[in-house]
Amino acid sequence: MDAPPRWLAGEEKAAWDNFIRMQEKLIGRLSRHVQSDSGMSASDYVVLAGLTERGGGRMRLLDLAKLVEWEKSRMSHQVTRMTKRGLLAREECPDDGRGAFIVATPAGYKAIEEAAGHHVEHVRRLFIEALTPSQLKALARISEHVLEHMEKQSD
Amino acid sequence: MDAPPRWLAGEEKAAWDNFIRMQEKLIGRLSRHVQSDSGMSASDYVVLAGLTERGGGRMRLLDLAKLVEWEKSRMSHQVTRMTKRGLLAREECPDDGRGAFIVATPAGYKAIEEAAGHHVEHVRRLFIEALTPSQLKALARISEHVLEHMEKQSD
DNA sequence: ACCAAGTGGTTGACACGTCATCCACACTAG
DNA sequence: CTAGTGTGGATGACGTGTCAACCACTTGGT
Repeated sequence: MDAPPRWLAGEEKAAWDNFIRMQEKLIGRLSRHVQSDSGMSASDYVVLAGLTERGGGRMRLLDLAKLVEWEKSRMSHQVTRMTKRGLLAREECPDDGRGAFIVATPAGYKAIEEAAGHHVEHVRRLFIEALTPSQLKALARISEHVLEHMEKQSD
Repeated sequence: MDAPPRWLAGEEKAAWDNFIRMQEKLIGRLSRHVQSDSGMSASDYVVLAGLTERGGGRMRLLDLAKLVEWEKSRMSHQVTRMTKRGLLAREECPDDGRGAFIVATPAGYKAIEEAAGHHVEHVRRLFIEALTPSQLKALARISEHVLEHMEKQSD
């Protein structure tokens, strides 16, 4: 017979439930804010931020996907949509006939530059300000632990 | 002239970045697990878990939506899809001509009962086990703080 | 030179979430 | 009773994410 599952209870359940509720509400609010004060989706924001801040505004599609930890097909779809909206453009890659460079258009630059300021303010207001410096530090370490723990496991 | 945005840096940036990365990876893995070992989506799981554990298997649509903190239209769509898959059924409400009761079918009960055990194991393996009891406690309190802080603000 | 395998990227089908709109019924004031 | 307002819920359009299949090009072995 199977061992019965050990349900979460007490402090474990409290930690899990609170974490899940918090994370959902926080992410939800932030993405609605990005949407309403810049007209971009949260995905648009992530892509443009990665491409311009860390990729110099021009990157190969798979590199960009790895940078923001997305699947390649998700990135490809997203780039297609953003291209239609004029935020990005595709360029051919001379070195590799299969490849494509993704570049931020002037409109794309303008969009994140305008959006980034608002976004950081919301992050401050909803998240940073809720916590003391030592709580922030604790959360940083806790998140790191969970990340490292997950990376040890294959699935 | 506008005040320049105060970018995140140091411990603030570390906390935010780590938190975001952790939360995305964790949620992503968990939902893929639910999908692959029960055939249900993460949304199916949430709905069935709420309905059966806290609603006795039979609830009004809006009550169910409030219970899991979803918008009514999201819930309505989800119920439609789950009804097609045989996990839920709609029943008319005698007291209120507009209303609808949502009930879990036998197949629905079977599905969460089977899925719940796996799910709690994954939560343990990926999350609980990564942290010490005192870290869990800290995270519970931190999440609570953020939640309370957000509830004070209107948007 | 050639073929197999790998890599970079696209595509289509489908499930999901959001927003705005709409509809039927309920409740209240007059 | 009836007009207006509120509430429970459904719906359609649209943007987004995932999976599996696919295609074109490159690379490495023989």
